[in-house]
Amino acid sequence: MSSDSKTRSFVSARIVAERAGVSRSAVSRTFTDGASVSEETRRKVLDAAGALGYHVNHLARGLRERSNIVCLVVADMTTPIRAGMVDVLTRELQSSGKITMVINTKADTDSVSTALRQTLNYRADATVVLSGTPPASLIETCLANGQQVVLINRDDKLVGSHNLGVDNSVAGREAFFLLRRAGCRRLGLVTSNAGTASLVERERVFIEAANADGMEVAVFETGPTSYSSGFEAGRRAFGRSNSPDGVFCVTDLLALGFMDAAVHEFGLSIPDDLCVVGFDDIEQASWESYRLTTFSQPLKAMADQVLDLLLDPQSAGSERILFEPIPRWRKSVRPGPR
Amino acid sequence: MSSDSKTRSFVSARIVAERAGVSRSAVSRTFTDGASVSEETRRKVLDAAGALGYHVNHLARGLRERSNIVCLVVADMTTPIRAGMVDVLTRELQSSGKITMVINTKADTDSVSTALRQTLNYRADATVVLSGTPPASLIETCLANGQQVVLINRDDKLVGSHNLGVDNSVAGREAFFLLRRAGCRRLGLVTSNAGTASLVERERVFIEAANADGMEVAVFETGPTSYSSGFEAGRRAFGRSNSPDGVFCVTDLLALGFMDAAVHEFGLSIPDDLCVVGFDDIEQASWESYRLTTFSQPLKAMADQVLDLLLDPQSAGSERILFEPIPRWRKSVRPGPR
DNA sequence: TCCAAGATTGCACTTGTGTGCAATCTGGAA
DNA sequence: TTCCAGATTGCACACAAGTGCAATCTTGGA
Repeated sequence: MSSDSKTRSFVSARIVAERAGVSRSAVSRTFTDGASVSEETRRKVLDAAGALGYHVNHLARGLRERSNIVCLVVADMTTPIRAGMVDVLTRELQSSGKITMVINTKADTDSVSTALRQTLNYRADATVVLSGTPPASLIETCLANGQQVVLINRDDKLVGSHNLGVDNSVAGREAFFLLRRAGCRRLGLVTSNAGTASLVERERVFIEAANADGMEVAVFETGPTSYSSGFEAGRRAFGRSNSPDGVFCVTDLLALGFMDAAVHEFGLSIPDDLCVVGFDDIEQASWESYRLTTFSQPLKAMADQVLDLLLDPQSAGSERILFEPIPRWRKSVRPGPR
Repeated sequence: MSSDSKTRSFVSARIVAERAGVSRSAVSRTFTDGASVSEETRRKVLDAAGALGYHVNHLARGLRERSNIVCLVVADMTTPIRAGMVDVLTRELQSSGKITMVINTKADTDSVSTALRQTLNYRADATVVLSGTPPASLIETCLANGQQVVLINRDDKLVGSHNLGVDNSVAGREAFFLLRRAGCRRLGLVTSNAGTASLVERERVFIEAANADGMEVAVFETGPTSYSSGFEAGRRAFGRSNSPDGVFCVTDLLALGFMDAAVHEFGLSIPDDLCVVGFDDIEQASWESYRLTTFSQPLKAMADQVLDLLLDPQSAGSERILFEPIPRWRKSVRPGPR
């Protein structure tokens, strides 16, 4: 409040000590739980600290002990599902006294590697990877440095790292059953060119389930995992003969694009002419224009699990922790044959 | 790669120096641009560093010079416009060698204050506030500590801080002109209970413009800034006589909810029965089910401006920097009277 | 009044880095 | 061979914190 200082630099414990007329240790102890300080010096220190606007330097504190920094490596943050993940994680981490550094990167290996090195530079206690797949050697380096590594929905079996993910096979199978029950005869699969392990698994299981039942699946892949790729897929699907009457889109964004093409370009009505199943349960899937039947990723539970792992440092990782996707019945799939 | 160390702790320059058989200074200089090291020691150091997986500790580096940390204080990160801002900012900051700490907070003053203190604890060079309004005294503390403060779209005139924002009055006025040109006779305004200065200004200017032209405006406020508030507003607007035929929604999310209520609950057709103008130009506004006429916030330009401010430390702030919102003509407003 | 136990305090070291300064090394010219 | 300039190196300090240890101060009881 008092304008006695135009310091233009962070005030340190030394400055506070000088002003309070005590030793620097006293200042340190005042801000350390359980340290021995008399009530009087404590008050003097707090007064001086308040007047000067002192805040303990967590960076310096992190030199001796853990830094309490957790890095989040993520690409494509505007995607609703990613934004949701970042949101949950940052909030949960914060409530456990950790702070989040976000590294917004591309999904390719080089960018992720650079990101992971940054993570080490900032002495993060842990790194959570939401996008891309880091090279095994770099993960090893992180582990050797005592850093924990958590991979979310990147199902490569990488030694040492914790691997969380949603059970894609359940969703793929369930999607097929839903469409079969709705009496769909010509199945389609809409996917992206991302080639992520989770997406590939959803594709595979869906197609296998259909084949096992004697049905073919037409695959539409038109670009990245986005609304417009879905839209383009819809154009192609209905711009030819033998168009599908039941599709599984490996992502909600793709599904919404696909639905819009079907409805607005070709005048189809959902679920009468076409049934659609998505995956992710982004907020937009519940909007009145879509009411998409989809699967929800239990983000909160996954974030909680991440925290459990981080707070238990000797947990060695390497096993894969699977979460059940939660089906969200809405209106884009008929309950039975038309 | 070699498994000689189960250190479980970050490797420091001292360890590298020992292994390379040089002084710790040599290691430091190897990783400092322009420092004097012979080619031979440089190689020895790099070899040792590589083998041990050494990474310079940016935290310790930040003890002496600037930390290169920028804090982003944000609430409601899942909102598309916020996710977009965070995305642009993190990317731009990164490309200038800064790292972003995200503090995910509520928008109330207490939470923002706590967030700002964290910012000081981590010795961030700068804080960018996207949500909520911090108390003036705390901003002063930040400035006294030599930290820069940038407020985005929180138009309170707070001394010392940099204030960026989009020109809300232009948008409010323009929205009215669009609706008048479309021949709308019963105007509506859909807003939230957030009470943010930007939202309030958009409301005010829109209503003033209408009044100046002799038109009344029915105001609908049903909750927070969200899709469902917009939907609820739509329910109320059309569940009574004298319902509006042209509305300005202060946010795209509100607009999309409002449109969905009008279309799916009341069978209205847009833009024939109802014209809608939004604000933000989130991705969903361009989706085929909406094609919403709205105003785009020049996020990239704003992020660039933030960077300019941060890279020029003696810029004193306090003036307000306004950005023109960019109109996005789409299909939710008729080009002329019906 | 004196003594001892317990509470406070400050010194000095630690963490990992960058850098000024002085000492040493190198290489080329006389 | 000698000398000097320039390149390289290492010491020691600074940065901002936490903490073990010993010294000091309180306090209470005999």
